Amino acid sequence: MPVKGKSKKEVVTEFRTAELLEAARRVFAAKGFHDATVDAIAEAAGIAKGTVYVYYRSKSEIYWEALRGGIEDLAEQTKKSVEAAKSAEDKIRAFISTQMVFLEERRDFFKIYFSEFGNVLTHPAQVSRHFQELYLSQIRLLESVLAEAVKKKALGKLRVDATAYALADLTRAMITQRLLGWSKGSLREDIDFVFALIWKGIAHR
Amino acid sequence: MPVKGKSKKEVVTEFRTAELLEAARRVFAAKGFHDATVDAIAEAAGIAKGTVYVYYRSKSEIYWEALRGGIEDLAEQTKKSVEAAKSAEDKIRAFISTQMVFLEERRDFFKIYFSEFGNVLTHPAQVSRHFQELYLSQIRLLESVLAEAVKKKALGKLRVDATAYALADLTRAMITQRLLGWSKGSLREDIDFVFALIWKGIAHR
Amino acid sequence: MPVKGKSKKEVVTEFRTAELLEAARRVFAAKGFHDATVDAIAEAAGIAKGTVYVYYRSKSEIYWEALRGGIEDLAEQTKKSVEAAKSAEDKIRAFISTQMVFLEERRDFFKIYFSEFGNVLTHPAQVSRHFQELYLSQIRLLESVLAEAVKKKALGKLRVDATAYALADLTRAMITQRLLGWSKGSLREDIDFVFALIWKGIAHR
Amino acid sequence: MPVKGKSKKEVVTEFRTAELLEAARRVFAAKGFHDATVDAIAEAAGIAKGTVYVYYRSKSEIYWEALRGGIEDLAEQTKKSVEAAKSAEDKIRAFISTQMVFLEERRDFFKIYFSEFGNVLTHPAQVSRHFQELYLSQIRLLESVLAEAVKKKALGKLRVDATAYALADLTRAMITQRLLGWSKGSLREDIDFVFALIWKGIAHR
DNA sequence: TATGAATGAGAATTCATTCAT
DNA sequence: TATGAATGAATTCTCATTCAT
Repeated sequence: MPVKGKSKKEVVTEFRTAELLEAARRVFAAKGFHDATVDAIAEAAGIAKGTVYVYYRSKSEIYWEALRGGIEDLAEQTKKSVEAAKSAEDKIRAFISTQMVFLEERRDFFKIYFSEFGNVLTHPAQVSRHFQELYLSQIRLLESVLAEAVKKKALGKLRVDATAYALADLTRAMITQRLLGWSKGSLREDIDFVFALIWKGIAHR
Repeated sequence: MPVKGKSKKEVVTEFRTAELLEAARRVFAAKGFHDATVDAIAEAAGIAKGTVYVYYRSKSEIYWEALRGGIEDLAEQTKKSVEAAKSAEDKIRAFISTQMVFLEERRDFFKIYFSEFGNVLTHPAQVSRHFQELYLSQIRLLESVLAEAVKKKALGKLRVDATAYALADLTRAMITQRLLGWSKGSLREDIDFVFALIWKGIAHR
Repeated sequence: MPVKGKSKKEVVTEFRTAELLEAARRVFAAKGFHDATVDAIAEAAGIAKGTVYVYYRSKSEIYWEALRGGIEDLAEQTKKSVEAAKSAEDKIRAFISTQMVFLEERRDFFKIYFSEFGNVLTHPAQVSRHFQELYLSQIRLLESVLAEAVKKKALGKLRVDATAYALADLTRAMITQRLLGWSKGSLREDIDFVFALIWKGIAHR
Repeated sequence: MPVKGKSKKEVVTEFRTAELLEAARRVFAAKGFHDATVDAIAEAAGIAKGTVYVYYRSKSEIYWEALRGGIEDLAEQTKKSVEAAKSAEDKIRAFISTQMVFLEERRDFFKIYFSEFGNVLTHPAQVSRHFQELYLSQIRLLESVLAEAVKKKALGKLRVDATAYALADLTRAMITQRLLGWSKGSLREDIDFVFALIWKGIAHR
């Protein structure tokens, strides 16, 4: 009888859902939301279709959970490494490199994450609501870094919000190019490229 | 009796397809490819469902035509204004502003265009094949501008390919932010912002 | 103004319908009733789809006319040559050989004719009503030949009706085998084969 | 716990498919392939439309299975009784009577079977491929009987192939006449009629 | 008469979700 | 909890027929 922590049932549930979510990511990444069938996800997870509904209410819910889990991990790691860095320069570099390294390793998640951006304009409701919030929290992290730097005169006056978006977008775009095999640089070079472009782009003078 | 140009029939057909495509853009922009039904497109175009199939063989074909027409217009206008500009600086500014103005005016098209980027990683085949080619032709246009500038020492040495992607991505990202109402700047300010970021980012020193 | 015979209009109509029917036979023979589209028939006849409906009320009507015309020709020729023959033996041989020669030359018609037999059991209504009557008139012709021969003691007592069916069926079956390339005999040999089988099968002793 | 044989699931599946196939035969027999809807088949089987697709991939597959099952049963019974008979005469009689009795009892199957012959000329591909093979195996059975009889001088020289076709065709034609109510004879008389016609038709002298 | 664009009824098929075991 | 058979709503596409020109 567990004193604290999870009961056996909870542990099993957690294990099942983690496995299911990972399988779902594989399928969603390969097929996209619509072309991924619940059947395929169940098979990928090694369980029966009906079992999927024991853990999740709908296909959308699985999708969102698969997405959310990844985004939260990403946000957490990014936040941690950005906070660990001292200077604005280091914080920005930390943001870029943490995201690129993280997503390079979790390609299935990134494919879903990236494809969801495409839906932001067409499906502004549903899933995207939460998705936007999580995305915007990343933006706010960057904004605070930038605002702080401006305040400390480490950076000149600049549009904090637009710069934050630009930084996040460029980072994401670079990962995409890498996944598509369109980048000719190494991971290090690509990180440096994004950093240099932004840093020079916003530096004094 | 038309001496040159189109027969009456062709004019009607052209009119119908243009109207149909415009209606399709509205529906695809609002719903995305999968959630847009042929029924809804027909209704938006004010014709019967069966009539849609008189002009197009399948829903996919409509989608692709709606996309292609817009991309080609965009590419043409962009090319024209980039070529009309003299200096590298002006050419880059022309690229950014032409795209932003064009897409600001054709929001429905942009929504489809943008959402298609989301499929590049998950559906690398089908529609995306052509889509990628048209996209890459934009990139090549930028690359040649940049390469020329580097050759003429207007710009220092830089990763021409990565810079071209960055420029295209930042422009697109800025339009998205504007469409979402996330940008606080005017159109002019946003164009300037993107230009300045890139230009300073890649300038000598 | 034509005094007797057809007006110009009627001549044109007759020409058009004959051509249309021949085209229809080609298409129906190649595709079967359901898979033959009115579009394909019109195209084969070199006219527009709408024009088809100037001459016929429906696809079924075309089908039936294409069938009827052929059956009537067949019946007429068969009747003529059977009546021209003197003895029962010659009449039967005339029946077999006239049908085989006729159908060997009008394969498209035969394919439709033959396929319609397949519908006799499943679609006992519609087209088949008339079809059956025309078919049965062939049978009656044979029955009268056989009955006459029995009466004249040229043949012994036999089931006139069943024999007539058997004769018609065997003839038809032989043509089918020839069309499928399954027969190893010449046309002459095949005619002789059918005749011999039946004749010996029903002869005295 | 079933030691050997089928699991409960398999039994249910087998029962469902048998029921479904029987319902399909009823509908196909009444309407023909094209006019039979999956909806109608489902309703006849007392299940929902979607359930049909749990067991079969397509309407065509159901059709072919409904056909194949019957043909195989027919072929098996025919083969068994032909082989059980000693003399050529008895074997031929066994062929005729087995088929007539079998098909008299399974009218729905026979209607489909018979109508498929009509497609042999117009749709030589698809289903017909297999269909032809199964049909030809019947023919080969007869050919071997006839060839054997010729070898043993029980029959004079004759075209074995053409005779086999004739025998199969006459048998089938007689069943059709009976189903249409066109035959005036009893089942026994009709069997005798077909046998006598053929036997005398091919006998020595 | 001739045309062919427009129509819409109809059919096959898919798949998320439910539910009895 | 786990299963997978059953369901039926939803969707795409076809094509005979109509009708304005």
